[in-house]
Amino acid sequence: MMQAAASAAHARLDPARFFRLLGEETRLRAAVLLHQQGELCVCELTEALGVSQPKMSRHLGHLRDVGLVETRRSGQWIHYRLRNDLPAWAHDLLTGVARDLADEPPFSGDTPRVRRAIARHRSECEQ
Amino acid sequence: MMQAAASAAHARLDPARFFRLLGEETRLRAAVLLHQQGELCVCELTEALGVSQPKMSRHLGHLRDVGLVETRRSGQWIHYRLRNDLPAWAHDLLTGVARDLADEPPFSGDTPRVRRAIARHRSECEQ
DNA sequence: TTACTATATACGCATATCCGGATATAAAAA
DNA sequence: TTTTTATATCCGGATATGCGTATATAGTAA
Repeated sequence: MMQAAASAAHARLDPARFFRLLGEETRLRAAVLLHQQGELCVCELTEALGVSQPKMSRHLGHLRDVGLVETRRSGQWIHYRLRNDLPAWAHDLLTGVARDLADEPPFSGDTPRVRRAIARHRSECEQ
Repeated sequence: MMQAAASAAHARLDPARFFRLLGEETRLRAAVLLHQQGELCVCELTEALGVSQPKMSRHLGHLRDVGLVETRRSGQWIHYRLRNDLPAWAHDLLTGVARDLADEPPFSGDTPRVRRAIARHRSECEQ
């Protein structure tokens, strides 16, 4: 366990595709939360956003296919985080997105929700 | 002539829709140019981006339907510009987008192209 | 009026995207 | 081993999106 994982990346990360990724609300909210929180497992995101598990997994898979996020397995959990080797424009845009949307619904409500999800998950799971 | 025009706005401007708008390259390049140049007519954008007239018009129509841009008719030309009453998050995001993409292709090449298109159009048309 | 220019829209079609539900995979626990 | 938990993926089907071509609309000029 604790293995870093690369991705297949079928689709290149150009600006238009980057914005198409952010053009679906579940992915957008997840991207903002990952920028805020650094690393989250699928179950924490699923609970914080109130979406079904297949839906969450599918959208995280899209983010990974385009190279926006990478994954790390730790036991039965898979942790997602933004890649730190993104192009400068993508890194800067993400920072702006997270800042400019932080106080807008539904993003403003996602932050406390993910904090509760993290607290509960990590206390129940001895990490 | 010189009449301000409002739009029907069938679709509300939420963050996900905003990013979906920017998720198509022609619209993204047009939005960046409008942010840079302030106001452009359809023929200037069409020439600068090298796309067909119906395609340019259709994509500008999408930007207008969602309320990102507004139009002003002046004779036979229709000038598009970003609305100045956008939500703060949309205004701030657009500023960041224009800044972070300015030096990336194809946006970096669009700037001189639109300048030439503006110069030619406005000299040929006595404005 | 007619002709010309600029812009918008309609049509038909191809492809992309999204969803819910079922199922597959993999690790952990019993 | 079996069971449970976490995550990923497959299957249909519905809807959205984008394109080229043709045409409509509106203003200008002759």
